[in-house]
Amino acid sequence: MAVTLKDIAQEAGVSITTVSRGLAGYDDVADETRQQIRQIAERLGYRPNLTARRLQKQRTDTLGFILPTFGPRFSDPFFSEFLAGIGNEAVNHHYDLLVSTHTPDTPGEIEAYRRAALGGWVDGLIVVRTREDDARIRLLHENQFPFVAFGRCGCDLDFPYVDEDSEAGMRLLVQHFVELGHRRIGFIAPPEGLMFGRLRRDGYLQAMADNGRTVEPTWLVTGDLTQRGGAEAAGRLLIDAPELTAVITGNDLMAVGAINRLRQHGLQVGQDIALGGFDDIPLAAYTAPPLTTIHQPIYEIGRRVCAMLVQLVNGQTPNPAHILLKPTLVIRESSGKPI
Amino acid sequence: MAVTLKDIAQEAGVSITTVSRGLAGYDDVADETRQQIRQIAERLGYRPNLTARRLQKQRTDTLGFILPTFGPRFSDPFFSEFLAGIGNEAVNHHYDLLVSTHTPDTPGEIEAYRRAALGGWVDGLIVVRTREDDARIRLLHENQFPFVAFGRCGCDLDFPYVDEDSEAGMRLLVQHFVELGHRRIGFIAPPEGLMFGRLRRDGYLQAMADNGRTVEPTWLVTGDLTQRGGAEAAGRLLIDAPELTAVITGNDLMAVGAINRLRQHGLQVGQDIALGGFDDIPLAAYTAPPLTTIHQPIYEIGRRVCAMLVQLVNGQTPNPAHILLKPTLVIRESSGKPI
DNA sequence: TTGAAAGCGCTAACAC
DNA sequence: GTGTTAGCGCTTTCAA
Repeated sequence: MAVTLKDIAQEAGVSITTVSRGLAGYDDVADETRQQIRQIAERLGYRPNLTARRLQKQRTDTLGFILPTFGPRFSDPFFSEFLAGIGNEAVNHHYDLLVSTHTPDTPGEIEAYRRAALGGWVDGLIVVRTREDDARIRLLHENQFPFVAFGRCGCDLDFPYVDEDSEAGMRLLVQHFVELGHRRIGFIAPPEGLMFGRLRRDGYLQAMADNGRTVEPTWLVTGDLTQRGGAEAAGRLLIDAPELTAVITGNDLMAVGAINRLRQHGLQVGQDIALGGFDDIPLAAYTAPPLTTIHQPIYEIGRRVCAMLVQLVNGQTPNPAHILLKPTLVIRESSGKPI
Repeated sequence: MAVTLKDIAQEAGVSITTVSRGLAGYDDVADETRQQIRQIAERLGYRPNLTARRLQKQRTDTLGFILPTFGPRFSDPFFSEFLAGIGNEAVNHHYDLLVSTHTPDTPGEIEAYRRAALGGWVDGLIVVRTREDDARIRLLHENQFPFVAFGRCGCDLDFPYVDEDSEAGMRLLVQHFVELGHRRIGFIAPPEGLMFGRLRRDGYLQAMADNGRTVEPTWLVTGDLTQRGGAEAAGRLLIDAPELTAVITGNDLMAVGAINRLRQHGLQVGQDIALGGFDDIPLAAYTAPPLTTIHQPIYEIGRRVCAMLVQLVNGQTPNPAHILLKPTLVIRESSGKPI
């Protein structure tokens, strides 16, 4: 059995209260007593029972993060870095991280949020992959439960978030291609429903319009954000829109798949066709050719989201409560030379 | 404030106990009473306070996973899939996952394990990236705290684990290259200290010896498991061991970096030089050229590790307690044609 | 400077 | 069937 305050108290011949205060470093305990208590605690290998402490303090010192997973083969390089960001920041503030995995938009998922918010499961939640109409955010907002989102949402609720400026990113990317002389630029869009997908898609359309480029319906296809999805979508573009000289993908993972598919088709990416991604996952620098993309400081975003949440659960108001990061363009070889 | 049993009891005009039992579905509660209790609970949006329940039950229904992170830019595609595996399995058994990030071999890390094991933090722990001499495993073993490791360790303690058979994997890889006609095969080894690194390295040496190939000292270099590290190591091999016709890397991430470096050097991987990786990360199929590698079912490993741990914390003995998975060779283009 | 007592929200043994 | 009581391990008044 684990060592408790009681054990120490017995050993030291004092009350539990005294032990508690002695270890907590209160100054109303005699130095001598404290010394002794400390020693015994050390010798017995005492660790406070966190559950008990939590029940008493009415707080868990734990932050929650419900990871969206899609079937078995989930592997967004993105999330491990994000997780490292929040994890490291949480450790700095002495918070633990409770992670749960759920498939998006399932009863299990929303129930997990409900439990978390109403069952004293955690002190605050981190919400990622925000959706255009996000039931999770509505739930948390209604219950006034502390949370910070990575991403905005389509509803008009006010909540703290960190997000990258997708539209600005897309503008940079389109502009880059336009400057290289491209006129017919396709887009492999993220699936419907995801907020960042909509913003990136709108950003692309807007940037095209701003540059006086009309977008043919066949130029815009949808992929499921995976390599496979990117490859498939690129395949469709090859058939339905062979006139394209450049393609932008909604995320880097799809770009990786697209590169592959295009090469299979005998096209040299960066030469015969230009390609741009979005995210700048660590891998992007190592594809062949290396990927031109929009850099998103994902580790940093994780850190900041977590830092904001810590403030929130401590009763402070994060300031600013809305962070929109300006993305930067990373030019590598996949976008090729001017034509 | 959150709704408690007390609130429901008051509302229903019964005792807390009755409410507790009614909600738990005990059959010694009158149907009518139960109905009423259920209704009120529903109406009030009651969620049990997990902390209280945990304190009472003396178990947390939570599994711990301490993620090794190395500085800010941590992103092993590996871990997100592993995490998905344990996460999904944990959810199935109604366990939560407490994740903490720590830099390996730091005081903070071992303290996290100590807290976890001695402070009733979690019911069981998952240990990954086992080390040749692993203080974490020794600690948990000494305290008889339930844990399952992904990987073996160099000490002779008996503990449950799931591992891939690195040696078998390396044998497959070396054999493959030997059959293609290669004689001079280099190796980019994982850093010292990691158990899987040692096993893969030994596996390579053993397989080379078995095939009657002597390994020159310059053929074996070390990389830090990242793309960058793989690129650097490949650079060293290009200078110090230009006679190599094939190179094996200790993991796929380094292979990705190596491909890049070799191409910069004007070598066509899969043609001028053969390359093989280890892990079969999702990306491996999408590098240029696609990577020949050893497949590790990482999601599945996560699932099984978690399933074993669940058994363990429930007082059962996982059988078998030691799982050594036979890896499979995935031949893609990077290993090239027979020479 | 120390201890007794209450209570965090819940479960479970026992009595009625 | 239902209530009383005790207790999980800890913190925190309040008295002594």
